[in-house]
Amino acid sequence: MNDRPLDQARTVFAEGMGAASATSGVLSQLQGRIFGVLFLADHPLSLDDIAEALQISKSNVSINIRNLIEWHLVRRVTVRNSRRDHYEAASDFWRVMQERRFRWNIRQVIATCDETSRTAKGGRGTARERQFVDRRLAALRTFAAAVDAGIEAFARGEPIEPQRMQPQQMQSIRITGGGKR
Amino acid sequence: MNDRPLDQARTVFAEGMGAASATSGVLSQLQGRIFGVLFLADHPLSLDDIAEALQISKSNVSINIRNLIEWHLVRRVTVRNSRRDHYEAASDFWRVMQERRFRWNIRQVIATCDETSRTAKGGRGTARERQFVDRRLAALRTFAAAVDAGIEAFARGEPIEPQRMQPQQMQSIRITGGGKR
DNA sequence: GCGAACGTTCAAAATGTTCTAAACATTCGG
DNA sequence: CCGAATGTTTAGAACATTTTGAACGTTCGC
Repeated sequence: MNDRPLDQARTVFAEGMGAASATSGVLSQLQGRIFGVLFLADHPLSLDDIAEALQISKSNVSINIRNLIEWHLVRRVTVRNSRRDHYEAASDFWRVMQERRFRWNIRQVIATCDETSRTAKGGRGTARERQFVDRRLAALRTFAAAVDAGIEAFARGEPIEPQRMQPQQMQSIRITGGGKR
Repeated sequence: MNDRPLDQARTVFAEGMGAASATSGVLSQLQGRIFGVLFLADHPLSLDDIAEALQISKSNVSINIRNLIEWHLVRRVTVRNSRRDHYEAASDFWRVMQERRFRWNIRQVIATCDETSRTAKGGRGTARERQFVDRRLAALRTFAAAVDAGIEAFARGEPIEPQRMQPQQMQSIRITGGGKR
């Protein structure tokens, strides 16, 4: 034990994952670092182990590890002869990707398109105006649905047929860029 | 003009996009709302138009629209008979997806794996320890590279062959979950 | 060149997030 | 039951981000 290059590598990794996580929108920097520590640990670690490794308070680990568990990136495990909770990083990312939460953002976009369409119904604007809004909403919805389906298939390891995505359909609604005032 | 249901729909949409953006990691809530306003506008809007629509200061729009332009989600256009800059939302999301910046996060993970591997070289830990770290890093790197390639292919509308992803490879390095102390 | 119309930058206030130590709650061996 | 060991909550401090009006610089019609 006490291997400098290996420990140094673990630090590099934890910091790198922290940096990547900070801009991911899913994990905070600290959550990324916690994951980094766990991912390169060859046995489950306790809250105190993690706090020690990252030089932060135990309560901070307690709060932040929750989100990692919610995302199924970390799981709580029990260790013989220890009353402490221990944690280990998930390594089957394909399964993590299949989790509903992963696609929550995209579904939010789809839901917004649907709600907006419903709200727009009954508007007495010009037919042209109505049509424009309807087309835009439909286009965004189609795109988001394709991404959602793509992730689904990807996570399952299934092939993705591009013709279902219809990327060219978007072009027809490019706005004309007309005159204001 | 002045169509209640349509205007209401635009508000619903802007707020929805704001909510979705807030947790995206890519855009802030306000940036999402700005995009929402532009996406359902059938002509380019000026800074003041946007500020008015969202009831925020013009400087705030100026600062935040920059990020939307960087992501190619909004472009600046000129409008005849107006000295003001005007902006319109992009609607060809497939092209937006192909932009390098979209995959920046994933590349960061790959780079971290590589850097960590380099750092770990020369460690004098047990062969078992070394092997564990090497395998974990390789597994994460493979996954991230597959996602990156998948996005690339998806954005181009090309089919994605699942066998290149090898999801099952990850299983072999599931950690044993052994005893500590 | 002048002045009005713009977009951008700036400094400060408002707001939101993260972090910690201490208090609290819970579990378990005895 | 008791007390030690442990996870969780909390209140407030430290820190970061967002927002704004004002100041600034630039452009363009005249």
